[in-house]
Amino acid sequence: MTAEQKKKGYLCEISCINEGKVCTVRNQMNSDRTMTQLASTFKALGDPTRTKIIFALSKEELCVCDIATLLKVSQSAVSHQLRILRNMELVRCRKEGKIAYYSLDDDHIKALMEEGLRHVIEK
Amino acid sequence: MTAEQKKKGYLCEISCINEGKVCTVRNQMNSDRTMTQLASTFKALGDPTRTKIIFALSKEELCVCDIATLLKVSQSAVSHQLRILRNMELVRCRKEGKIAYYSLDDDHIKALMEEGLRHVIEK
DNA sequence: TGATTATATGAACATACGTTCATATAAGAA
DNA sequence: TTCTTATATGAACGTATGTTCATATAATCA
Repeated sequence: MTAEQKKKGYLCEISCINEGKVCTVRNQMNSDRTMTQLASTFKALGDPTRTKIIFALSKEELCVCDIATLLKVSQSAVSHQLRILRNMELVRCRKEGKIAYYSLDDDHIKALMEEGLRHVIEK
Repeated sequence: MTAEQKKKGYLCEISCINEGKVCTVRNQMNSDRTMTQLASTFKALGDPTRTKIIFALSKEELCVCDIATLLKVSQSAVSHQLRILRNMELVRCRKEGKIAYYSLDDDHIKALMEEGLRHVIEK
């Protein structure tokens, strides 16, 4: 491999300074699939509208228009974001006539919010 | 306000079904600034490369090229992502000669990772 | 000194994202 | 049935994001 290729950052040329530590971590690392799902979960929480929706639902079960009122966001925007949260299984939906009531899907979500808030408030 | 304006979703026309609950949540809601910072924190964790970096650093202090080797990602990509994590105060940097060692900035980050992993693994 | 090594960063690119707008669906009221 | 209300969703739009490439900086080595 030439110096030119090296300069271009070919992956196999990256040197590793602390091989032991890298090995240790590699053995503890979860599957790529798990880590990607974890990233997706954080990403789903990583938009201000969705963060507020999750926070709100950690306090009360609410319908779409309640959330829209609370957050001062359009019904459509809320609905789109709820779909993302539903697909990620962060929230669940209960229909009562034409009204859709949303709540958190499991307790880890609330715990995540609380841990995250503690971090932010401490800074 | 006309039916036409209503149809267009003007914010002030959004009806609220459970006013009491909305009030309750509003009183508990953190400031917009805090919620936005919380969203930014989750967002920073919400990319597969960064998630893996944070996980790795929760196990060992590592330098840039160690991380690049571990994740099979270019040095440049790692460096860019580390800057984002540094700016968010999720990781800190310690220089030893020309080598930059990174570690988690505080314990909440590790707790977030663990809580998130528990959620993902349970699903 | 000049070469090498570890890291940082700006520009460019393709892709992904969040909102709005228009409209669809479906339940309830008149 | 027709009108209204609550929600869902596709398309379009501008913006943001993550990587690569090229290069800069700064420490160490020969």
